[in-house]
Amino acid sequence: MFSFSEENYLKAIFHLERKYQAGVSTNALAEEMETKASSVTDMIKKLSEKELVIYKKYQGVKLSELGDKTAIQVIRKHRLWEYFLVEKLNFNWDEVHDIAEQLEHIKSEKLTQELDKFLGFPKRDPHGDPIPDAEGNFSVANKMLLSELGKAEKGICVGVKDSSSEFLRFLDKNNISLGKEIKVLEKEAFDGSMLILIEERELRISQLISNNLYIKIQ
Amino acid sequence: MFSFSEENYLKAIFHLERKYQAGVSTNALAEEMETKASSVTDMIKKLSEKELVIYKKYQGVKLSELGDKTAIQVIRKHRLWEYFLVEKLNFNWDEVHDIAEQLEHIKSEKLTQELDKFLGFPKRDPHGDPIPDAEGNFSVANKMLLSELGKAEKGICVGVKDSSSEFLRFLDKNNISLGKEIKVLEKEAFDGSMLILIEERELRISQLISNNLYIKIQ
DNA sequence: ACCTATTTTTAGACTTATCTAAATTTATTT
DNA sequence: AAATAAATTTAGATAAGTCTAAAAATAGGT
Ligand SMILES: [Mn+2]
Ligand SMILES: [Mn+2]
Ligand SMILES: [Mn+2]
Ligand SMILES: [Mn+2]
Repeated sequence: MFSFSEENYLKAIFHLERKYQAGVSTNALAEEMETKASSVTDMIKKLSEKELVIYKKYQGVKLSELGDKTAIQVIRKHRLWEYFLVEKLNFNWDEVHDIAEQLEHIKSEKLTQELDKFLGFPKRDPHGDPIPDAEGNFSVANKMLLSELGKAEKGICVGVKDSSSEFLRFLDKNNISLGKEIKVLEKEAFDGSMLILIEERELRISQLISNNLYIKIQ
Repeated sequence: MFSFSEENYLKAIFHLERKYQAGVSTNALAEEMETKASSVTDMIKKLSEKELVIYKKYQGVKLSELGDKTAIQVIRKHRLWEYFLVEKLNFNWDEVHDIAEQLEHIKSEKLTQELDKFLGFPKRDPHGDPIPDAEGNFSVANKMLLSELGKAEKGICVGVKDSSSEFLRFLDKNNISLGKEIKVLEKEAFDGSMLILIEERELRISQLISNNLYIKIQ
């Protein structure tokens, strides 16, 4: 089917399309893939020949229907494996991403379906991201960033924007995890920091933190 | 660490060493890997530079201690994943090999250990082959081929030599599976076929079959 | 010991995915 | 509108893993 590299590019384009609906630029892709712009151009040409992306020179890329479908299947596998690692193999949520980066490329439709069934058809991965079903459908939750909340408002923690080990371990250390309620007690206009209430604890967090925590308001 | 291709070569050399203790020939490896002898020579040189094999031109290869250890770890992962697929994801024993060929290359020590623990530290894979433990130790069962049994002798089916889908499905169709007792009722000298008794059923099997079924005598 | 067949290695080429450096196109500023 | 800056593509190179065809080494048979 497709190579690891091709699948990784499709996934990257998929994610970047949310931010750049008009088309994903070569440089944006290069940064996301941690590679050089010239390498991106080469790969885009190949993806274009395989009809996975729509590409016109100097105009950026978009996923074709096939590219979109393929990207979603890779993301489905990535998130199912992350769920498996956390729920069945006792991994912490900060340890699973790199292993899922490998597992997402295993080619077997049946494996994916059986894994999904074995896990009980989970709807969200350990970081709160939706897991597409076999048909590629997934619900986009109406979440917002904690930083968007005003004083005295509250919400339930439902996901992370930054899912780096560093950030996740910071959250662990401060006992912040998905499902918990957070109330904004104070908001400092000067630096954007806020004082929050979580499980009867008061905690001061910087804007960098509140900018990377998704919450849902009731 | 090592590439998929390097790991596959190490595994192939490991298996062939059981048959050719004096050293594995280039041609034997080429056949096992379904590739050309010239490609094998190229790869052997690379493995030799990485000190994974002992190689002298025209003399065949042997695994070094490091190569042996590495091969066993790949085999450990292969067999653990096969066990997982059969025991947890409802795969049949004839469907797991190709997927395990992919999964065996996933790099994560912790994943392997946790998977092993999750599965309850199984000792044998679905085809009766031993699963090496974390240190690379595994027990070589004192099994023999069914074809070596004489008339009126019996044994318990403990493994398959040929683990192709075709053979395994043949066994399924005839209700032959690991753990069952087989007694030789008759042995035909002319073509090596035998009449066996398995679960009160009488069955005539060709020598090709009895040559690929391992049994253990009590 | 020599000739021949077989095995193994070497030489040179190809593909995939990447890179650097240079050329080209597009965007921005004066 | 021209000049400059930034983004993008092209040209040419490299490494991994494979191939075909040719050369070299080994093994067998007389
Ligand atoms: Mn992830
Ligand atoms: Mn990946
Ligand atoms: Mn197998
Ligand atoms: Mn393999």
